[in-house]
Amino acid sequence: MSDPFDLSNLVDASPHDASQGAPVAGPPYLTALNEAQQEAVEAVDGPVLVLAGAGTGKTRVLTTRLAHILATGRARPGQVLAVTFTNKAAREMKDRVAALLERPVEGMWIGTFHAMAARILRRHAELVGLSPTFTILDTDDQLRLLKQLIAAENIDEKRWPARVLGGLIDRWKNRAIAPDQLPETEAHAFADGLGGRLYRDYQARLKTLNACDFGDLLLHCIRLFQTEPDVLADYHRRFQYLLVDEYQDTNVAQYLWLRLLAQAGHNICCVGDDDQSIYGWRGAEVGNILRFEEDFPGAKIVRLERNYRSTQNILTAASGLIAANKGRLGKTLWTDIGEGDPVKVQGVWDGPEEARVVGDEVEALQSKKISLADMAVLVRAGFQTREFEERFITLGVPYRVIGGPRFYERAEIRDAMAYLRVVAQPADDLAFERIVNVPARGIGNVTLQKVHQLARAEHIPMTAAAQAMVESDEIRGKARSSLKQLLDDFDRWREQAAVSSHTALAEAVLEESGYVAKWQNARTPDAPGRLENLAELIRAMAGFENLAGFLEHIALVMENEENDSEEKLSIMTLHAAKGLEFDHVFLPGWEDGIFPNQRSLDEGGQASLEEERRLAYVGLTRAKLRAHILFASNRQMFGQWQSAIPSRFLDELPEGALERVSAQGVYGSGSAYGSSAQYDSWDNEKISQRHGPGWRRARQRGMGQPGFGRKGFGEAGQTKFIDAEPSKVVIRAHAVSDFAVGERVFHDKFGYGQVEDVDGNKLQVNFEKAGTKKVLDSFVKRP
DNA sequence: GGTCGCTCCGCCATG
DNA sequence: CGGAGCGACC
Repeated sequence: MSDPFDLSNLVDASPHDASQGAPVAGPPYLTALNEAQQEAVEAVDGPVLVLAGAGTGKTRVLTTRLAHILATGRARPGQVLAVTFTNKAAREMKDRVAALLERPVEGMWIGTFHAMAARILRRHAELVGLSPTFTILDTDDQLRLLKQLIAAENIDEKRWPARVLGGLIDRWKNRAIAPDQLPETEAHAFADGLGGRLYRDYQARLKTLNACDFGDLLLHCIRLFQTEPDVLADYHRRFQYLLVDEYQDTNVAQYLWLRLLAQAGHNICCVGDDDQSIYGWRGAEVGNILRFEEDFPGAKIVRLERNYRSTQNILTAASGLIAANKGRLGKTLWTDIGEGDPVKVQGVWDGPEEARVVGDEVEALQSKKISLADMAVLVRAGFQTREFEERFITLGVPYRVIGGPRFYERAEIRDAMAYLRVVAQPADDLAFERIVNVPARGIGNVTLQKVHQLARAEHIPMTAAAQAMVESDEIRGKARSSLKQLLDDFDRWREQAAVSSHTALAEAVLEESGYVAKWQNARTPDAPGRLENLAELIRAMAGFENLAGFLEHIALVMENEENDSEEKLSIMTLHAAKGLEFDHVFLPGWEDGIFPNQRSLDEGGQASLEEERRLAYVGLTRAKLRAHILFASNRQMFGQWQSAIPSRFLDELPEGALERVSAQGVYGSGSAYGSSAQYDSWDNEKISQRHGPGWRRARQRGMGQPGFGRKGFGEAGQTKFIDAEPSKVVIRAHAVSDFAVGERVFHDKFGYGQVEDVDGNKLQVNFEKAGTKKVLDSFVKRP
C-alpha cells in the first residue's frame, strides 16, 4: 500500500506555488471558490481573520483551507487544530474535509473548545492536580454539589438558590477568574459576600472528587500552559495551524486558550461575523473579533460578502434591520440570486392562531411537493415550541425539535452513567450518591448522612467511608447488608472491567444492580421507552474503545441522534439555528418582551437589545427562499393571557422588502378590536388582497403605514415621518394616547380597570380582575 | 421508604 | 399551565 496519507492526487504538479500566487491552475478544489474565498484559503501563513457574512460560504472556506493545508503537505493531520462551538459544526467540518480529500481523516484535532481542552487535559491531568480519569460534571451534578455546599454554610437555599450561584461561577469561569482573583464586589453578589468562599469551597470539592465542570476544562488547560512551558512548547510544535470557527462567540477563557496556543507560529485563522454574535450572555466578547488586528499584528483580513443563500428581499430585510446596530465592522452582503418573494410579516390574534397559520402554510407548501426538510420554525425561546408541536401533531405533520432534552440528561441514562462512573472512578461521590439507593435498596437518608459525615471528616471518598462503616458496627440491619452488597458488587464490576469489554460490563452492571429490573417492573407508561434508551446507551458504547472514552463522549458530545430518515420539519431556537439554512423559514413570536426578550433587556440594556437584533438577523438570514415573520396580539404566559405589542424590530425592517399581512381588528384598526371583523377575516388571501397592496402603495407614496403595527396605533397618535432617516424614525414616541391617568377603561379580555400610567400609546392599567397590565390604548375603550 | 398531592416558581439562549 | 420539591400519609 502507498502512504496512507498520500494526497498527491489532489494537488497539481507544484503544490507550493499556490501560496506564491503563481498563475498555475490551482488544485481543483480551489477553482470552485470565488476570489475572496480563494484568498482566505490560500493565506495560510500568519494570522488571518475571515469576516464571513451569513451565507457567504464560511464553512466551505474553512474546510477547503484545511484540505488545502493538508493537500499541499504543509501539515499532517495531527498538526492541525480546528475548534468549533458545537458538536454539529465539528462533525460537519470532519465530514466535509473528508469529502474534499476523498478519504476519512484520522488524527486531526477537530472538535469543540471543550472537547479539545479535555483531550489535552487528560494527557497532563496530574500537572493540575487531577488524575487522568477525572469526571466531567454536567450542570445537574454541579447543582447538587453547590446545594450541599450552600447547606454546609447554613445559607438559606430558598433565598440564595444553587442555580444562581452556579450561574455566577459559570460567568466567572467564562472570564477566566479563579477564586483567589475574584474581586470583592463580585463575591458580594451572592449570600452577602459568601460567594467567593463558596466558589473556593466548590473548587476544593471538585478536586477531591477528581472532577471538572465545563469551565474548568478550559481554565485548567490555561493554567497548565502558563505554568508548564515545556508542555506548551510541545503543543506549539504540534499545532502548526489553528482554525477557529465562530470567533465572535469566544469568551475570555477561550480567547486566552487560543492566544497561548497561537503564540508561536501565528498560523491562526479565525472565521467569524460580528453581526452574528449572539452569545454575549454566556461571556462571549465581541471585542475579541473587533480587536483581532491588535492581537495579531500584521493580520490579513478577508471579507466574504457574496451571499449564496438568500434572495435579495431577504438580504435587504436583514441588512436593514442590522443597520440599526452600532459598533459593527460593517459588511455589505450582496447576491445575484434575484429579488425573490418579499418577507411576509403577519399579525395574528393569539398564539394558537399563529400555530394554525404556520401549520396551514406548511401544508400548502407540502402540497406543492416541497419537502418538510426544507422548512423550519425558529423561535426565540424553548417554551415557544409547544404550540407548534401541538398543532403539527394535530395536523399529522412530522417534526423534530432540535436541542430539546438531551439524551444524557434523561434520568435513566444519568443513572446508568452514574453506575459506570463509580466503577471507573470510586472517588466519584456525586455518582455514588445518585445511585446508592436506585433502585431502592433500603439505604435511606439517615444512612447516607452518616456516610457523608465520615467521608467529610476523614477526607475520603464516600465509597471508602461506606466500606469502613460496613466493616464497623455503625450501620445496622437492612441498610448495612444492602450497602455491603452494593460495595461488593462494585468490587466485582471493577474486576470484570479489567477483563471483559465495556459493553458487557455495562450490561452486567445494569442487570446485576437491579436497575433494569426496576424499569421492567415499573408500570408507568414511560418505562418501555426508558428501557429502550438503556439499550441505545449500550449500542452507542459499542462504538468506543473503552469505558473512559465513552464517558467522555457522553459528557461532551452525545446528542439526540435520530436514526430514522423520515423527512421532518425542524423546530428550534434561533440560537440553535445559527449556521443552518432552510428554503422556508417561519419566525413566530416577534413581540416586545418575547423578542426582544424582556429579561435580556432588563439585564443588559442597549447592548442586549443589539444582541437581540443580531439574533433577529441570524433568524432572517437562515432563509433561502422565503421568510415569514409572525406576531400575535395575545399571548399566554405562565398560563395567563397577556396582550402583546409587536416587536420593535418590525419597525426597523425596510418596507420595500416586505409584505405586511394582518387580520383586520388584530392590528391596524384601533376601533375594530372586539368587533366581529376579527372573526370573519382570517383568510390570508383575502386580507392580503384587501390590505397588503394598499399599504405598500401608501408606503411608496411616503405615507407611512396607516393601520399597521405600532406606527398606526391609536387614532389620536400623531404619526411623524423623517424622510432622511426612515430607519431611525421613532414613531412610538410621538403616538400619544388620549387616555388620561386615572381614567376608567374597559378591555375585552381583562375587564374594567383604571389607567395608572400613559407612555405614548401604551397604557398601564390596573384591572379589577386581572391586576396591573400594560396594554395598547387601542385595546381599551371608555365604558 | 414510596406515593400522593400540595405549593411554588418559571419562560432566554449552551457545552 | 407544568414540573420540581417537599411534607403528609400509607
